[in-house]
Amino acid sequence: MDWSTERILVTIYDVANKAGVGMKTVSRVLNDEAHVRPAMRARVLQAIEELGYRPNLAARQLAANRSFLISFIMNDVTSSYQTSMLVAASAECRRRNYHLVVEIMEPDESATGLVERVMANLRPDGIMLVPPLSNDADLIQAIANRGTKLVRVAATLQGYGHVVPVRDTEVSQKLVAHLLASGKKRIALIAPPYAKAAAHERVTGYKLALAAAELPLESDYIVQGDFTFASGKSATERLLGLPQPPDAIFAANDAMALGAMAVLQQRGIGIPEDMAVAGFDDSPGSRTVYPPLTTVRQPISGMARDAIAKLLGGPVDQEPLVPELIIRGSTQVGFVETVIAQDK
Amino acid sequence: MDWSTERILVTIYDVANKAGVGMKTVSRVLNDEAHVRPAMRARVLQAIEELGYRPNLAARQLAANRSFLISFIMNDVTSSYQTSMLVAASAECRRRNYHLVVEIMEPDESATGLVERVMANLRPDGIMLVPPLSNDADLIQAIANRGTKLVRVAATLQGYGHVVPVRDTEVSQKLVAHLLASGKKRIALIAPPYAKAAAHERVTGYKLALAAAELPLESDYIVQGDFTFASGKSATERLLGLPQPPDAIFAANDAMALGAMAVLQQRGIGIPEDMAVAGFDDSPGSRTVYPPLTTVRQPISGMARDAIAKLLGGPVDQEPLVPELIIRGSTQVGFVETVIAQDK
DNA sequence: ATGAAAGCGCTAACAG
DNA sequence: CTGTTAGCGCTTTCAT
Repeated sequence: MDWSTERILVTIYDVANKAGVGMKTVSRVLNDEAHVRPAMRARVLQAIEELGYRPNLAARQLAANRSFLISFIMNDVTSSYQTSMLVAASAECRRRNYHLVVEIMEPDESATGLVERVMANLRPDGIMLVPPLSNDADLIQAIANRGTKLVRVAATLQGYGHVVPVRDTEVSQKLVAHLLASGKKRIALIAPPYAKAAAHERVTGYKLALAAAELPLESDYIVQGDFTFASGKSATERLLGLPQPPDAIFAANDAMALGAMAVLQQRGIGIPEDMAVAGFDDSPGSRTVYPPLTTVRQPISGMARDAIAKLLGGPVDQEPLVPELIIRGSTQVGFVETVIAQDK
Repeated sequence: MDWSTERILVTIYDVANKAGVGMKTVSRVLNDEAHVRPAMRARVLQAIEELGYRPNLAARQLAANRSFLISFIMNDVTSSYQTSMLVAASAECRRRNYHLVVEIMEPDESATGLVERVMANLRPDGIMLVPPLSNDADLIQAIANRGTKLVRVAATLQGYGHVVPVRDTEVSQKLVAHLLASGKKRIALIAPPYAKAAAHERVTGYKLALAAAELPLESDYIVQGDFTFASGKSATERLLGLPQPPDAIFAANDAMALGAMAVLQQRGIGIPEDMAVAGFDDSPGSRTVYPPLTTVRQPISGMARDAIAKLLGGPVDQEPLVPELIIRGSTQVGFVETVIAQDK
């Protein structure tokens, strides 16, 4: 059995012949270059259509010295944040006749090793990074050294590359205000690790909400997690061990919030009556847990669109992209899902 | 700012010069071809090393008329089954100096449209399909029409392409036997949709276990779902409405099992005392829900390795790959996680 | 076992 | 505005 792909049947040369023009004219049409008369353009397009011509990517890459590829580097394929971003970015690339190729950073892989591997092989025209990698100094440096175009989503770290910002402060503040409004008085925070600078707006929002309600900041109520389910569990154990435990927990991501819920359910503590729980990310798990988890949904598609636009050129959203607060049963008795869009 | 990638600095020509051999010899070394004397080979390798030479993929593609690319087509990036397979396959490709590129099938996209899109652009040397796409007749036909090499994981549908089989019957039987052994007497099944042929071994296992225990097959206890959380919920509502409800539920995947758990928790039915629940897939949600869900873990890496081996050549696992039963708290009081490997 | 020459299909640079 | 001419970096004949 011969598995080799057949040689391409129709080339740019055939198209040029059929249309009765030079090769370069066809090439110009293909690449949307200026200086082609409409009539000529139409003739070429028709020839392309009739012949069923499809450009050969490898040949274009070689001649133009561009790959028409964007590398999307991720380190956790189970992260719904990363995978949703991947899908959205992939759709956006397709729209521009580009291709998104996924690179997975192995747990023990070095930043330079990864960049070397990616650049040596596919030679992408650009690289897209999402949290936590978008704030990884080593990785950013390795990419900067190569001079490859870069876009970093939800990055707070200053440095090389374009940045697609997040605005988590307001929505976090709104979330904590919702907790207070529903009668909770002692709100704990399972904070992100110090290293995850991207998520610190969530801490800021928490503090602002307490300040606005003229409530003191209890340092015992702020426990640091590391974004894992397990860390959410242990943080909650610790909060429950306090002389005066909180009556609500705001976790900086959903995984930790789910950990909190598991501990509460194990101990028979009622959610949300005895303890309300809220997360951040609108992960699939937040919808399937019982009671469903109150959380925050990022404007994923918009962010991905902006990211690709910054890499490839083109208009970027003017309105700042804002996250939505999703209120569900883990903070509201007799819940009906409510989506609260943040003010622009 | 100039973002264009610089021209490659060192070519095969430079290597040949440095090693004092012809270009073809270098090429032969790179492609692991026969008929190269060890001494010559070493000389070439050293030159490559010293020069830091990296072959240009686009040039190789163009000249050899192969892409060194495998397309991995998925339709649901939130499916842990699909993403785990993706990671494993990606690692396996890397080992062989191939690249795995992810294609996402849009919900409204036609099979022929997708295949056209994928083949016209990247021209992969092979395509890898996982469930449910690995049993999609239209898609398989469209690929067959192109003659592109194909491997289908967990496929039951006969047809074009290599198949990496699953063996879910035995482990399903073992799972139901575990339910019976723990004292449950009325085991319900939330079955996969008829269309998902791949999952019907799970139904077979269920039936075999009941038969082995000389228990009758109650048709009321078999409710069909569609693999979604919502269908797990409605199936469970129905089971609870029965005059004599079951005391255990085996759902054909984790999403439906989570739906079952949500309904039970909402009604205050104890898990596992009043109702045991088991799923299938070992999804992230199965580990974070409370109580943790008893489920089945597929030998994902082995399957991915075999899939790529079937596409690219090379040894395939001789021992059949078998799934493992993971016993957790949703079926066992006072649980300690237990992994039971199926007999080979 | 190794080398020389001829492209792969396309675009860049230059003419016209 | 359009055509001509050279390659891009590699692999493939086909000699030797």
